[in-house]
Amino acid sequence: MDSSFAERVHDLVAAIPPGQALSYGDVAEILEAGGPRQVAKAMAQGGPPGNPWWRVVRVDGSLPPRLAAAAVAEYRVEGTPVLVAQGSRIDMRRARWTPADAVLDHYRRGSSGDG
DNA sequence: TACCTGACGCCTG
DNA sequence: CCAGGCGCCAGGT
Repeated sequence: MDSSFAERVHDLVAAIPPGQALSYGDVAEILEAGGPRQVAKAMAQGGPPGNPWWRVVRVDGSLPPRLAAAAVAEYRVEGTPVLVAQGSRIDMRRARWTPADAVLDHYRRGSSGDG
């Protein structure tokens, strides 16, 4: 589809299961497009209402201070593994989402996206 | 067309 | 671990 880069980002973000997360770089790799900065830019656009933006974090599991408080609240309700001693950053070793091959194929660029 | 921004990521010292 | 530098590339103006 002609969906914009940002739309693909938001679409993938919406597919991240509760309690799990992806880094900005992970998102770019899965989409096979752009890079972490571009993903960040897309996230900054806000995305659709209800979008679980807190499931996309820095590669070290952290988020900017302005977003951290709200994100941590979500992690508590979702049971996302966090490193409390490290400033409540997500424990990416445990929380990183590994999409199934079918999912990867669905989000790659060029994917027809029949659904 | 050129220039600027951006919720990043990796390397170097 | 901390700081500084630079690459990355999709929009918007």
